[in-house]
Amino acid sequence: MDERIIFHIDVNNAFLSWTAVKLLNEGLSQDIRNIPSIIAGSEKERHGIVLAKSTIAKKYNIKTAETVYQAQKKCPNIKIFPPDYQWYLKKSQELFEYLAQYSPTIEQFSIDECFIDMTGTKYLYKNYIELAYKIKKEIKEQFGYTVNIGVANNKLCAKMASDFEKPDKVHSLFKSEIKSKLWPLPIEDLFMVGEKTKERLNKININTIGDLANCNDKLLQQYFKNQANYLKNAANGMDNSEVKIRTDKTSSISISQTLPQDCSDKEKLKEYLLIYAEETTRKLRTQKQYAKTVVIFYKTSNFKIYSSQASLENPSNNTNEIYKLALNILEKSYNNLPVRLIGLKLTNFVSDNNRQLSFFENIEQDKNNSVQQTIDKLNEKFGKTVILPASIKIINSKSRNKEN
DNA sequence: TCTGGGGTCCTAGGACCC
DNA sequence: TCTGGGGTCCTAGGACCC
Repeated sequence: MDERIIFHIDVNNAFLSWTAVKLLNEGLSQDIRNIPSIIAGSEKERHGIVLAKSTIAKKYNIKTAETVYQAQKKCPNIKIFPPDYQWYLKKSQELFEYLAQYSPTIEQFSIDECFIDMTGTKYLYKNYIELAYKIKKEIKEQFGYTVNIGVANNKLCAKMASDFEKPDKVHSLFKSEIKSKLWPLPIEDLFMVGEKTKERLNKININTIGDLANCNDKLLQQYFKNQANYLKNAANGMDNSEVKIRTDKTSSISISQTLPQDCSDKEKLKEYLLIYAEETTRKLRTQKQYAKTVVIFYKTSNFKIYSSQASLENPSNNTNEIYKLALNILEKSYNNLPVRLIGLKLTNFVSDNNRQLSFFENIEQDKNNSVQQTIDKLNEKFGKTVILPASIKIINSKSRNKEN
């Protein structure tokens, strides 16, 4: 069988690049990619972390996800720009639509990354590396920002390759290159080896990807159980997973928010839950799915997260049903301590056709659904939360005024 | 006024059933 | 009547990704 050819495409400093493009479009003469700059939320709203950084900011050792406060300490004259998620979504869609011309098998991996299976296209494109350079150049010319492209025989290696040296680069990681390109890297560079796994691997003297690839299987098995297989294979550049064409169906939907101040007012928390219930179920309805389980999660002021969940007998995507259950969970689980964040998550989905309804529920649902559809359309047309109970609208208009 | 938000997948323990 | 054990589902928590 022919070797597969997989591309991994990754937008360099995506949020920052996209904001730079937007500002240039709007007539700003300076390109914020050429100065020490970051994209970050508002400190006042307690959203002050670094979401993206320019290549120059990186030289000051500024890291994604650290606080704006820390970033400013490292670089006092850093320029800070707010995120614009609607714009990012637009740029993201535009990119993936463009890429679709090269292969029908594209897996969107995040807002700014995708895998493309190029295997079937070898009669169209003889040299895959040249093709990668062509795509990279076209993106730069058409859209005004740079990407990294990894070319390999599987997704894992393509992903590792696109991460090698940034920005604006094409890298390959074929089987014959694993020893020389992958093995020398520190173990934490391996996909899915985060902080905790790194520490545990370091403890048994595994410090590079090569160490892992060549370590004793039994030892690894003993310390990492089911994770051991993944680790060993990954370190050897082995991965059989398919490029899966994305559908809009997710397996969970959640909304959470760090509150402007810690909150221990249960009535306030209920109001947040109603907004969350409306927004999560609306998403669920667009996916034509029904949720069985509702989870409420809290973050306390010391950053500890706890959660509580309950399930419906009949899966639902109805705002009221979900909200009612959320209130039950709140009553049972909330311990009156001030919370920094509250969130709502829906999970355990079933799709339209295998949902079981009782006869009476069927009739009720039909009525409910047509009302709900009308509301959804209005909300979509005019913004997030036009139609909500009066008490909620007050909160929303307040927070909108703050933004304006 | 230092620490966002949205996902996926896994694990361990308990309940329950046979 | 001397207390096994497998399967499955649920819950809470956690690791990791972007």
